[in-house]
Amino acid sequence: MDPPPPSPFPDLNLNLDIVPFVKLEPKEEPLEDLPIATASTAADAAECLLSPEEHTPLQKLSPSEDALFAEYLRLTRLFLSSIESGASGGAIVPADGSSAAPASSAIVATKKRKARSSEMVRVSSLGVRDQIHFRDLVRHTRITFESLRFLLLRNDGFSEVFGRRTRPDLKAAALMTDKNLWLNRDKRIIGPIPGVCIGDVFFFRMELCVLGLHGQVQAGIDYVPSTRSPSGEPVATSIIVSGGYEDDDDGGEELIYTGHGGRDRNNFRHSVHQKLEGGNLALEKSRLYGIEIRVIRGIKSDRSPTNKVYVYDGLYKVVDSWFDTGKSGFGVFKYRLVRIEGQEEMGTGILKLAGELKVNPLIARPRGYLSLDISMKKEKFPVMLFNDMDDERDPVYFEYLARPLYPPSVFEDKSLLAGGNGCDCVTNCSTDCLCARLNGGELPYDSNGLLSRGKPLIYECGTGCRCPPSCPNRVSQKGLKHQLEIFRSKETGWGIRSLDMIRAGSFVCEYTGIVLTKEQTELLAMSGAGLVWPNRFPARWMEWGDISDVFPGFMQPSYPALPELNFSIDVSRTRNVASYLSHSSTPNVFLQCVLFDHYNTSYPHLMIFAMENIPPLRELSIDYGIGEEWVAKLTV
DNA sequence: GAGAACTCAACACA
DNA sequence: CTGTGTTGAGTTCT
Repeated sequence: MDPPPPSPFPDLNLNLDIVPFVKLEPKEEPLEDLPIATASTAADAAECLLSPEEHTPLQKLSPSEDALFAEYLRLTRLFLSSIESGASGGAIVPADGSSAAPASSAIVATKKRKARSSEMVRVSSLGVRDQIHFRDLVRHTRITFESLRFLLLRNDGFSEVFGRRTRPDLKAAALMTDKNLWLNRDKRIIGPIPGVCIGDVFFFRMELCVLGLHGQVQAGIDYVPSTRSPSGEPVATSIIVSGGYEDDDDGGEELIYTGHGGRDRNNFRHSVHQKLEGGNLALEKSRLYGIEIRVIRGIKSDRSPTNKVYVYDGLYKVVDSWFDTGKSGFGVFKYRLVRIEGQEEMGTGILKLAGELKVNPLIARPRGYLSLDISMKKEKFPVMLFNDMDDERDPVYFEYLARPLYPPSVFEDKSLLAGGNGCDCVTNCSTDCLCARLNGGELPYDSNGLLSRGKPLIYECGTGCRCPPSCPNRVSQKGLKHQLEIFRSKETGWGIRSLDMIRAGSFVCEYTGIVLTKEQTELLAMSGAGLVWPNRFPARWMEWGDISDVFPGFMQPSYPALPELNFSIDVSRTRNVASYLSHSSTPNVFLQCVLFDHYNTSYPHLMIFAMENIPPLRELSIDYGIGEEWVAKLTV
């Protein structure tokens, strides 16, 4: 047997090199210390919340946008002799229709497959650089799987090839097998899978197979069979606890697991005695040698396409096993598993806490909430402010801005709007409407409002369109879909996280602030104000929907074209939740440019979308494009 | 190579 | 029209 690993649990989790982007200081000295929340009961906690008056920003913005920009223009005039206010870049050209969908002839599956290897390994003590590498690899693989699934689910061309009643998840996995894109097939990993964090969430059994987290399509116990184990004895590697067996008993840190077998097909009840073979024997051997087992729990979730979510809960050890008579009267094998100490908090525990926080935050966490909505009802969901570390509270000192403030000139050039109006669809838009054509002949979102794939620019139906607000091509313009929370953390200063699970491809929030023209930017950059430059964000949208690993001919969309962005956003005076996003080079959200209210391509809305399934209470992070030397400096 | 395996999504129905 | 139950096609692994 392998010796126990020196350090099976990496210290870092979540986003691996997460660092703060900019430390945004309030304009003036903070108000004298308000009581920091130290309550132990919900009633006390309510006392610690800041009153509406205390939310009042130190620097109130003038109520009128015009007045605000008059101020900026006045400043600008002092320095510049002439002002070119945001002239447009490029008119809208009609769709060329040449979308990069792969030819159906390319998807002839070959039947040659590489079997799983029998080499057993443990991966321990990865360096930070390796962790980043594997996290990236896992994310890339998941995006490929999910993007393929998307295509197979909705694209008619694919349906014709595969028949109507296909299983997109299985097909996606099969296509990836052919290209040898499954992870960890060349070895059988005992213990943690590099790049998979405790608390990660998955929606498909097949996804677990593709990542090597659990290799069985249906069976709950995955193991290295005796014929392939060096010692000649089977060894269990992972189990899925989904409450499928009537004799299961799951208490979280400790659980009673029922062996597999003994049931009729598609029948809940046991009908024959279980045998000590296969996974059952493997669990027994794992107990004997004290080998750790990955535990994945399947629980209900209405944010999942299958109403079910698989959560990786970390490593457990089998401490006890016995043969018992089950509730049906037939013999079953029972295993008591106990969670190994020193690991990150259980993913299912976090899911439960997040659910309680949504219902009553002050009871679930009596200490630390400063505000239950810093947006003061400007957002569809309250944006809570949480700090249980120190007495910082700057987010309440800024006027909350749910929408970006554009210079009036952005709206001036009406000719930019193709045809003068939007689409004429009376009901929901389809692929032949004007707005779909603007997007290259396809609607950018699916029926659940998930972004199909990243593009340089996306045209949502807007003010000039006749379609109803329920049109599937109106997504990011409708505002938040998840309950977000700004929180204080040791690593990143302020950060944001969600109380809801965020599905990959979901809209998260917009990046707002005062939008400055190129000239205004040059002027204000000198003053060191908190400016955000959209053109510095790396084009991470390219990763979302990328299936070039499977279809080498797949081209990144280059349409609709986006000109170079010369504007900046001033977040030093007013801002929204997005300005608290942390930086990471293994981010979980990305920037996607969107147009809907004006069609000035030089000033798109900066929309944030999720690029992986983000569990509740995990910090959101984006790639701001700051160089490695910056990262090094900030992490010191 | 057969058969087991704690699925998934379309369809039907309330 | 939304939720829930039923059914059969569809994989990998041993």
